[in-house]
Amino acid sequence: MLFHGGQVSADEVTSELPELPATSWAVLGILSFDSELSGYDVKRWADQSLAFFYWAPSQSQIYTELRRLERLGLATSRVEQTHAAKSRRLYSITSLGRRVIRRWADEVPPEPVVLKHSHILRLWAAHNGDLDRLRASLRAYRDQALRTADAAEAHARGAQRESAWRFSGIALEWSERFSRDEAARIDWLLERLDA
Amino acid sequence: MLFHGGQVSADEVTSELPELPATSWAVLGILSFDSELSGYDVKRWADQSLAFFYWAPSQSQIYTELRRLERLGLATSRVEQTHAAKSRRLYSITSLGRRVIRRWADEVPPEPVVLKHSHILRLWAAHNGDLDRLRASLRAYRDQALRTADAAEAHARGAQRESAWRFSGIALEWSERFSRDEAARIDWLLERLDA
DNA sequence: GGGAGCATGTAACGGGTTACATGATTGG
DNA sequence: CCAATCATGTAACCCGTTACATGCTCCC
Repeated sequence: MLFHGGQVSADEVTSELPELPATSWAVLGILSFDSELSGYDVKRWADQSLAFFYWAPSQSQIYTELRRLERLGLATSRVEQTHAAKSRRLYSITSLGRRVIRRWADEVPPEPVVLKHSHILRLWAAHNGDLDRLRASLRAYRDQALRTADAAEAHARGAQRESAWRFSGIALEWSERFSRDEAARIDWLLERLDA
Repeated sequence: MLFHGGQVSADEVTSELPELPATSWAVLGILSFDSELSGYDVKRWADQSLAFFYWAPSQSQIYTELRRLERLGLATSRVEQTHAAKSRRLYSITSLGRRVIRRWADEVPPEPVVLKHSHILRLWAAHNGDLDRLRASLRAYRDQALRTADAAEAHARGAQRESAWRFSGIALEWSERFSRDEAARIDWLLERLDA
């Protein structure tokens, strides 16, 4: 067994990385931005950054992943002790976790990009439905994409201030562009449908 | 029970649509392009069109969906009888299936678009890894996106010839654009990383 | 003869979701 | 005081995947 929570020899570290589902890496990634975080915090982070280019895991899943990471020794937790009950379990990445995420970043080839575009699915099958409704639906989607772009832009500005978030800021800039391109592509599509 | 494979009254048809997973609708959509198809055919179709903007369900899943559609009365099947054994089950959409997919197209709001961009996830967490490796990985992805664009373009040209595929052709044109935009966005990203 | 493609199916597994349940704290 | 937010956790469920198994047909 590789990750048993105790000391890990250099040999073990250089051998194999654990095979983890994408969500695990994403959550470990959030923890890698330093600072202790509760499951609740992780959820908020995910909704405000990950969600733009990856996806937002459900609340229950996040707690599951945090427990998994701790079991593997990639994270530790302590219970915050304030005055009363208000239990809040704070997780942080371990040094093993840091080594492992570094190897993940450098060595594990990225999985294929997943796109499930329900609007294009409907366009593709548009011979079954009403074209005007489709157009209206596409226009609504375009407007929504622009709002998403604005949200990403706002978050990107927030990240800009701290140089530690440099890359996460750039990822959010990318997300903004993605959404604007997406909106422009819908405009193109609407014109194309009239031709 | 709404869909029991027998006669369905007008009242039942106007009441509720069955709640089906996205894959069901996608497979029913493939069947809606007329013609009888085997599970194997459906899989090829999915790989060559759906995969560009949605995703390619696994072979086993497709057979499962076809059985489900038949159970619900949205499709029927017959076994093709050639000389010898070589059994091949051909599915086709029923008139109930046509009515139901029409209502799906017109009435069921599209689910949110799913994007799981593993490359941006890595960028976002790039403080954990080596920047040059990331750049190389991004360049490889950009080249791959351009190849995908070429493939979509080729399929789009194929669809153009049959006016029945008009919308599926446009969906493929959209896919081509998507991939070219994606490549351009990666180029922007590479420059942005140098700044 | 043998490999590639055609064709279908089962079984195990797990990742992730929804729904439910509970309770503390804070602010209007 | 009540609603919203903070905070965590369990249980049921199922979609979809991988792996495995089988056998035909066509063509070199």
